[in-house]
Amino acid sequence: MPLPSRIIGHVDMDAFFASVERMDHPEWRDDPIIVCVYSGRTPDSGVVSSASYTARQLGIKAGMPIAGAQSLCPAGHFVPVHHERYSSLSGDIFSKLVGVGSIVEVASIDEAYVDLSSRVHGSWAEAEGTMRDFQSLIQKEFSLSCSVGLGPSKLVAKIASDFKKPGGFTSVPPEEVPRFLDPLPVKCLMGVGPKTEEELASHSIRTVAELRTTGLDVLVSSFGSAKGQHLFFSSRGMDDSPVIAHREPKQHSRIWTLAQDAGSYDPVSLGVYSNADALWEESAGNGQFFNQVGVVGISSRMGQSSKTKSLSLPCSSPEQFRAELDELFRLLFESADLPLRRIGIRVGSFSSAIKQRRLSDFLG
DNA sequence: CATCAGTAGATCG
DNA sequence: CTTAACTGATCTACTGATGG
Repeated sequence: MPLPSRIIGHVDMDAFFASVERMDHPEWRDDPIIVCVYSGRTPDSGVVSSASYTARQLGIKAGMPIAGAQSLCPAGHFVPVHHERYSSLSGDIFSKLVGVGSIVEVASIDEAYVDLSSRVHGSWAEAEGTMRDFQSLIQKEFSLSCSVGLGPSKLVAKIASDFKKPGGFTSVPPEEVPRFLDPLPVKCLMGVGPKTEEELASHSIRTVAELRTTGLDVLVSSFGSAKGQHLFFSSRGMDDSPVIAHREPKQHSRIWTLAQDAGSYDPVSLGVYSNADALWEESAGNGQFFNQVGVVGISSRMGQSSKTKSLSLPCSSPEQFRAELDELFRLLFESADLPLRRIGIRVGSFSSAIKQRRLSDFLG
């Protein structure tokens, strides 16, 4: 007997950062607001992190250079990100989701999934009512709008929440999944970005329907086994990944833009140390002892290179961490395309919970 | 072939 | 008139080596 179909909700805050800035600057009304990550290299170098809908109408999108956004919208309000502010609001908002369903997964600062199946006993009507109530609650209590999607899987729920924005509400019960997905562009699928979209287009695959009628063998031979299968099943709306309450990150990293391009390690080592200390706090400081250390560099011509080292024992002190980074950066500067414009550090391969407890007990 | 180490590539906001 | 502008964080696929 097949498992009963699940009912998953996906909540996506609309233009979250820009909406928060608008709330914090009521005099801006519906003026275009562009929230930016300033790299500090020049007064306006950096990229757009979030754009209000009036700014989006002018062609401004997340990820584009600030200079480009300024030329599209010279009169917009350009503000730096206030991450603490968004993060604390995000926590307040999504904690209200707990209680709506049995499990809540905060997927990012502005997105969360909720598994409603058991709470509504499989009733779509009840699930829809519950999520509409949640949507109004967020609007009322936070003056922020969100879009909501409902589907039998996380995959469909996420696409549904993106179907109509801002303030959208889209419910796709199991029997409507093919009709809903078929006309959509392949770009709507998770994991399909510009590169995959272009590769699919070269096979004349532009919609989910076209993807769905493509053989598994064709997809695997163009995209490899893992990605090919993922595309095959995604086009059918098939996704049995569970809503997970707490996902442990597999790695932590810091990457930053240098004030000046670097042709050697020495001029940037102090910056590495201060980022290393912050990353040490974020990982080992929270009991996540790491067995892998990596560094990365992005050259002034945007080429990327990296070095990684696996440790036989977890890194046990910030001093050792600095020393490992020194070693890796020396190697990187010998092999990379110089000079470097941006550099970064990364830790990963965290020890298991049991090892963590033993090691942290040992270290006091 | 299952796993690991190291690297580049891709995605998302 | 056309072009270029360009962060920060995370995850995953691919490749080659190694051991059962």
